[in-house]
Amino acid sequence: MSALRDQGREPYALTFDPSDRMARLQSDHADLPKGEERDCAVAVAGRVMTRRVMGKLAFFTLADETGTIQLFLEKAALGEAFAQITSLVDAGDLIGVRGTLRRTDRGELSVKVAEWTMLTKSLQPLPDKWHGLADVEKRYRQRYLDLIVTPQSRETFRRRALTVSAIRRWLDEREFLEIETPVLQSEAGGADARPFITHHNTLDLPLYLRIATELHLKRLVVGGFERVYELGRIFRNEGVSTRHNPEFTSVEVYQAYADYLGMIELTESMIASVCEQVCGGTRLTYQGTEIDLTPPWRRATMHELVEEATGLDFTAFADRAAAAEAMTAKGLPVPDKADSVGRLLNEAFEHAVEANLIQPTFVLDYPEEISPLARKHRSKPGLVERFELFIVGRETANAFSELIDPVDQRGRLEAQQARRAAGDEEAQGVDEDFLQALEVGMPPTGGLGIGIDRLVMLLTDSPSIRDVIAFPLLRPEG
RNA sequence: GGGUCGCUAGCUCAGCGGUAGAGCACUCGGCUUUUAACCGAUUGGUCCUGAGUUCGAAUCUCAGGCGACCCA
Repeated sequence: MSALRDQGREPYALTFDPSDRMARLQSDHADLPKGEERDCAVAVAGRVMTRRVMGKLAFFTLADETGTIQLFLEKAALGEAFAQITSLVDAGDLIGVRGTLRRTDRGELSVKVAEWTMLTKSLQPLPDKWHGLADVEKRYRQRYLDLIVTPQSRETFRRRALTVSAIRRWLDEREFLEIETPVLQSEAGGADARPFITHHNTLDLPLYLRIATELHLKRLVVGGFERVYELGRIFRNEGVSTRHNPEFTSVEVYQAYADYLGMIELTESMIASVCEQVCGGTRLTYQGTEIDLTPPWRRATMHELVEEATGLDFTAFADRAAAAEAMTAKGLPVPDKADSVGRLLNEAFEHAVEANLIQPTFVLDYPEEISPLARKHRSKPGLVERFELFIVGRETANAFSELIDPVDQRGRLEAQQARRAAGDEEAQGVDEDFLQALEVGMPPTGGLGIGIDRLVMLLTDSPSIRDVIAFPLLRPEG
């Protein structure tokens, strides 16, 4: 640093005006033959990744967001500046150079440098140039370093951005309006999950961070917005795993006059389109398994899938005891908290089916008691018009024909409240204002929620949700 | 919440009861076609923390911290 200043060079520049970015430069001059020069003036800026200095000649690799290009540095051409750049510039520094193009004898397109500027001096050494950052903890805690040295990581977050914008574009093109709803709520509803609690000082008011966008978006449908969505952050006060981060991103979509079957079409079409834009096709590989997202996807009811996997026909059980006995006989766990045939069906599904739904599968017709916001099935008593989409064994989307009957909805939420009073911390409470909105009259509506993080995991072949969240939640270091 | 594994130089790792090591990076010297450049030299440590066992602990034991994976 002081050596830099001694030589009249400022370690932190104000600006630099690059004429080109690396990827473009590489493709624009792909035709330049080995050993030849092209007399066009270029200026590039980036981070020095590697240095190869050999006396009177040196090669640096300079990286920008788009790619890399080699710098060709000759003492004969640079004079005094050659000694400066080779002694003052380390791997990790950001520099700008001007010069002309030359493809070296070994075929590497290079900028033959005429002058250079220090843009930012790095005070920390870069991680090992060959091994990169292998320690996953460091990759998460110091994501900036991970992004510098792990091209795969950069590609993941680029694809995440593409995914989010492709979803917005898809919905916007179909006249869905994105409307933002509160993150801070005095009643956290719309999902079965424990909320984060916070506090408003001047109002002296306890508040919860939202666990879903559902109830507010439905109020907007009551208000006359027939196609609405919100893509944003959700907070759930639960454990951390390869599939769960306490804050994550969802998109919820509501379409008036549609039902859950319509939402199947919408889901399939939107995800296939997004996949094409992000991955260039509807077939992809996830952790070594071929996944085909080409529509149409398999549709099967929860009952069918459970019967297929276990041989148990849950429509045949008269009461919980009968279902429990049959499950025990098959070696399936029967938890006490699953206090109805429907909840046991769900247990059997989670235990015996979920993990095996590798190719995209719409699971239809859920038990009413685990779906307090979904409309009763038009023809199957005890069930609701709901589907969840599973891909690679993971729940990726959840949709209903929305429950719009305020009397039915009140009964369902009161049942939830009773469970919460009995100790189920994930059960929902009664949102009186939401019920009042339903009394005003909500059109028949199809609703859909998609977990963006899990979708991005799929589209980026990432094994952990932390790989697709730039700064995942970690405990403070020790 | 339970189990398994990991934590040693800036990075990647070895060492597993007897003086704390290597490669890369850094610093210095040499080198005009390298691309993990090469050759030589120097430098660099709270071996995650604490307690215990021992003549002696990075190493063995216990407790704790942080993380990864699996299970619930």
